[in-house]
Amino acid sequence: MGRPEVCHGETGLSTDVPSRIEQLCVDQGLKLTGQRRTIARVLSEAEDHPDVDQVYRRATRLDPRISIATVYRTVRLFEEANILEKHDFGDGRARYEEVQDDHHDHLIDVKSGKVIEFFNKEIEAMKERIANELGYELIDHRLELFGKPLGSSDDDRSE
Amino acid sequence: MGRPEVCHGETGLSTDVPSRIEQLCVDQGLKLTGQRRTIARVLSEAEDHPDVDQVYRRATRLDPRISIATVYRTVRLFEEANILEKHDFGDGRARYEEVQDDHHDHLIDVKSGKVIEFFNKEIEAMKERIANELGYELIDHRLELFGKPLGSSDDDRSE
DNA sequence: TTATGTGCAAAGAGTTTGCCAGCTA
DNA sequence: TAGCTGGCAAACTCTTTGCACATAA
Repeated sequence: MGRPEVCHGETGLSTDVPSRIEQLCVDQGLKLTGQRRTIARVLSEAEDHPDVDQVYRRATRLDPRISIATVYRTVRLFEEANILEKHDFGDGRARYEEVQDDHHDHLIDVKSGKVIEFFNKEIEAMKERIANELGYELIDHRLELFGKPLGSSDDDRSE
Repeated sequence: MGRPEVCHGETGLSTDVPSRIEQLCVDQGLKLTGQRRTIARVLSEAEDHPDVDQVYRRATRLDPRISIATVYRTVRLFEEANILEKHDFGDGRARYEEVQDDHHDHLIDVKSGKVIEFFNKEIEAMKERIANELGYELIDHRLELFGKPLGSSDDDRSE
């Protein structure tokens, strides 16, 4: 597994094993440039739903020669290759997440901006059923809940 | 849509009876300028979910002296006054709809762009329950289904 | 080597805002 | 009349793109 590779320094990201997204790129025959590799890793290791600017900042930390335009282009490429999922949580910018096998919806904590993923079998079935009843084949769907923590009284911006 | 009513010139919009939104403005003590009146009527009589540009075009048809900036300002004012609801159907611009007593969700026909409103009691209850189970008080939510008409066998190249 | 990718800066789309004239209450 | 409102254009944010150079395969 351990192919020799150039490490870019004190990053905290692994550099010796291809990230899952890198592997997907290879599988799909995408040219793997240094920039794409870096962006792929940032995204593969992200536990949140970063926007382009966050991806850009994390990526330039690993390789300062990456431009924001490349991040936009790469993120779109990955989205079209079905590697990334694009979200819009209502704050005016796109947020990205690695496509997972399991579908899930999101609850956005309006106090902190934190995004919580959840899955509910019944609600999924209901989406399908409603679409069908209206005469449609469901091809995509999104459910977003916006909530504030139970028992929180004041405002408090944490991120 | 087409109830018999006095019309102002070649517009098709009634001008003698205050629109529902106009009434709401009065109720909330908003200053009713000519522009706001016109925009209110356009929105009150809209059966779709127009974006700012559509509102602007419809409004200038009634009064050419309205500027796009005023439409943006008015639409935001109405939104803050809880008269309008802002939607984002994923096409990159905000769309507006008069706030109704009944909440509803949307199904977007990806072939035609048509937006269908629906309401499902169970799914509403479930949203609330899920938020609570995650420790949140639900303060907003949106559910959007994207579908193509059943039986439309054409290629799914609609957007 | 050659098709593709990248950086940079400029361009675009949608939306907001500063300033002063104009209009509503 | 007093103060909020609206027109205009400039500014802003997010995103895309043209062009010349760099690079993966």
